[in-house]
Amino acid sequence: MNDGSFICGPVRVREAPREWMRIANRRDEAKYRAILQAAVQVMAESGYHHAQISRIARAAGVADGTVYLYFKNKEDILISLLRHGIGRIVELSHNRLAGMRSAEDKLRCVVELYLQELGAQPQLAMVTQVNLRQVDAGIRRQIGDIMKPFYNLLDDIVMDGIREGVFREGIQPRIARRMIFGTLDETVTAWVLTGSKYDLAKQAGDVVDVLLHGLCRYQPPTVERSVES
Amino acid sequence: MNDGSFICGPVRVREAPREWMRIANRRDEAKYRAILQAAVQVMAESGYHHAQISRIARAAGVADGTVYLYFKNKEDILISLLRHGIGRIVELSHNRLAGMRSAEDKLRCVVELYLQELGAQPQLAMVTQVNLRQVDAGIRRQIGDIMKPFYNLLDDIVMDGIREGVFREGIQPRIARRMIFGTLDETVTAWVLTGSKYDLAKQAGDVVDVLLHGLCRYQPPTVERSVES
Amino acid sequence: MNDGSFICGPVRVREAPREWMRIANRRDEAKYRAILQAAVQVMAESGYHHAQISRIARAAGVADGTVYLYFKNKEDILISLLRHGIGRIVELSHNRLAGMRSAEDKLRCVVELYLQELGAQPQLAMVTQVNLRQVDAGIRRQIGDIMKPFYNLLDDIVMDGIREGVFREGIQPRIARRMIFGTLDETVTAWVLTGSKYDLAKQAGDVVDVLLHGLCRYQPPTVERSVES
Amino acid sequence: MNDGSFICGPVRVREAPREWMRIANRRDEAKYRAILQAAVQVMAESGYHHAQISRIARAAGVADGTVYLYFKNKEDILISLLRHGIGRIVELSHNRLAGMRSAEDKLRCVVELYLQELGAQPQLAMVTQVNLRQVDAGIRRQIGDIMKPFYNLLDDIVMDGIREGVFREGIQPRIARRMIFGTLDETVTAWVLTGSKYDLAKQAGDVVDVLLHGLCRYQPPTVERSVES
DNA sequence: AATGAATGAGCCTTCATTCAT
DNA sequence: AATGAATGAAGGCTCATTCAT
Repeated sequence: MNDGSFICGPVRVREAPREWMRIANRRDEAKYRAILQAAVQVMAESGYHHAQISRIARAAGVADGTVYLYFKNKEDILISLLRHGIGRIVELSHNRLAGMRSAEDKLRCVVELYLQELGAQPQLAMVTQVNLRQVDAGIRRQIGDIMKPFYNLLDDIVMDGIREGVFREGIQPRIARRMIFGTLDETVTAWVLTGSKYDLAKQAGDVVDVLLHGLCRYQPPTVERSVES
Repeated sequence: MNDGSFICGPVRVREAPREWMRIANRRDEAKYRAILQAAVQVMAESGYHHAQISRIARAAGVADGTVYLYFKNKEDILISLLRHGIGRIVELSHNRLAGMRSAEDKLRCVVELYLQELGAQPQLAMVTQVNLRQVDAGIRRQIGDIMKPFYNLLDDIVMDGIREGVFREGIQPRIARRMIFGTLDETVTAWVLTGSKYDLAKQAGDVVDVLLHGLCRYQPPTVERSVES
Repeated sequence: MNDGSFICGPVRVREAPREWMRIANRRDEAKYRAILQAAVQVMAESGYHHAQISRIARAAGVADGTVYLYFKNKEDILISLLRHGIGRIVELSHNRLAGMRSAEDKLRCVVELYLQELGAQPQLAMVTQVNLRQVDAGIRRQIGDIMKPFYNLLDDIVMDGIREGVFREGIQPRIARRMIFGTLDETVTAWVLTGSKYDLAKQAGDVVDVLLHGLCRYQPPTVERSVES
Repeated sequence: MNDGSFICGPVRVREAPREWMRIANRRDEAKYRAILQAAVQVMAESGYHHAQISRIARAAGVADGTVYLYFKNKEDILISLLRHGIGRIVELSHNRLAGMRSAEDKLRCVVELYLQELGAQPQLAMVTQVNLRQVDAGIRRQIGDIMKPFYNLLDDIVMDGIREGVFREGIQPRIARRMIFGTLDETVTAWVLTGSKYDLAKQAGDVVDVLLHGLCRYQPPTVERSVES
């Protein structure tokens, strides 16, 4: 189903796809991928706002107008990139997590996967970490929708962990999930903004460690309780 | 020294401001603040790109040109907002942290402060969390410079904690710092994007807890795994 | 090769035009001419600085953006006008001068051509004589480059004349050339600024006469001065 | 009456001078001169359009608003510069020409004076030759008014010369005058635009020579007549 | 389906001028 | 008379999107 690239083929556009869109989608998948690939290149290099459609089209070897046969508009390209990138991570995660028992292992697996995937595609990382934020408020809802499967994945891991007794009962699942995602996000962003010079995947172990065990050295039972407001 | 607003008064512009800039900046502090305040309003409402200078000017009760007596350009307004917002948090943090001994207490203090400050100013939070990301690469360097004091603050807390023996020696300070900041960032962003409906500051306790102690329940030497999927 | 208008068709833009420029330039020559023609109208009427692109576009029957498919910017339009106007004169001059022997005849030919051409197109004359001077220093270099062929033409005539013995050996070629061009320039400018009411070309004879023979009556060796104040 | 500078003091502004203007004019002549001097500096350096009033004011050591106590507007400064520059040349010319008999000598005198004066003040030359052309059409009438005395001077010389029999009867006075002025203008402009590197005044002799005797070597009587249309 | 020339809305910034002090 | 902070009009240019071919 997947050729190894993060670009898995056209995804049905949601809001009222025009007639030709469905046709086009089926027509030439290679062209669809070429445009996405070109968009990653151009956007990573110049940023979302400076990535002109004409440059993307030229890089993809198609005419400007052709881009609009495959994508609703410029934002749609960006969104599609995110959808494919995150979609692939979620998909891979589900596959690998299938046979795992411990929430700890699952978390480790997801973190490794996330950092490996983005670490292997600096340009994609640049686009999702940096360019994605440059879009306007209206689109953020869509981003949320795309991220939701990944959030759910993390939520499930956290709640499983609590249920299993591996994770502490006192933690708030949503807050924990935000810690996990926020940490991943910040880790990747820092990596991207400093030039993607080191091996991102190598940080997975330390990241997981600090997520699992926190900052504190083990404190004797008396101090162990967290102070809630 | 401060009237309680996040806008603390003109900050000396760094890179070779035009001659009159320095004079004007000092001249009418009320006007400077009015423009910043208006910018927060307009940007929070419409986003950075759709926040026209003329609307900001009108909201501030000044002419368009007057904005440029106090700010170099549109980006400078955004940067100034961040500078004031983060600057205030860093300043307050330094004051409060002065008498604290435990790194744990310090972290708790900073987290509380951060969530309190942004929680009390949803519009500012919207601007810093969302609009700030909409700018181009060139400005990111400046943002980094502004955030650096805050990063340093966190770094110091982490390293103090390790030195004191309160935090685990095994943790990587930089990764730990990214966890802390990433968690705060994600927490505030989630709050902003869902409409700032709940009390952000109330989450400080849980956030600190999960940062300090991680996800895992303390595992006594003899591990008894809870077997359940 | 030429339809009689001073607008001879697109000229290849020199300094690294955007990719599409070269293509577009060749694509629709009628549109290119229409814009230039419109620019002459509007600039002659309102002057360079008050000639808004939108007015030129409207006069040419195209959208504002279309102007930028054919010209780099507003200055480029002005430069192109000069290039075409002077280019045509230089081209015609070369053709006509080909069979001429006497430098005197050549000069007469060029002067006639110059005054005929500009005399036949008062609006173009207005633009080259008046508007062209309104641009900033940066562009003046380009103007110099365009005028150079015409200067060279005059220089050649002068030096040929000296070599042939038709012109006096004592004259400084460069100064002579400045006299010729300065006289032409002033003649056309005066004509334009007084409303282009008389027939400019009719002055060619008198202009050539005074250039060739100067102000002084020939002084026979024995001078008899007419005494009168 | 003159301190050696081309700036001879305030000249009564023509069109409806406001009340305070007359007062100001008398009030502080030094300030008036300082502004003009500053304007020459700034305009020569940056061109008319880039010469901001605030920079001129600062260079003159006065406030922006003060400039408007001495000049109607920015164009008025430029016009005043021309008025003083040309006015001085006309005045000096009248003085020197008083005792001269021969039109030839008079012309030589005026040419020398013109090239000496502007040659001694490259900045003023830059302003009158280059910046002056950058103003809009409306002002050209005023420039004409200012130049008129100088034109009249040249006209008188030409007509005297013809009457005296020194100059040829066949020449058209107005065309001759345009040759003289056009040549001077072009000579000075070329000098300014190439960086004012050589001694302009030294060219006076050659310029006069070519103006007086034209390009042609003396032709025997049969060919001497100019061909009129 | 593909093209790519044409469209035109949109906006930041400058700076000559004013006027309250 | 002098100041200089405030004014606000004005327009060149970009580029995502369209649509005739």
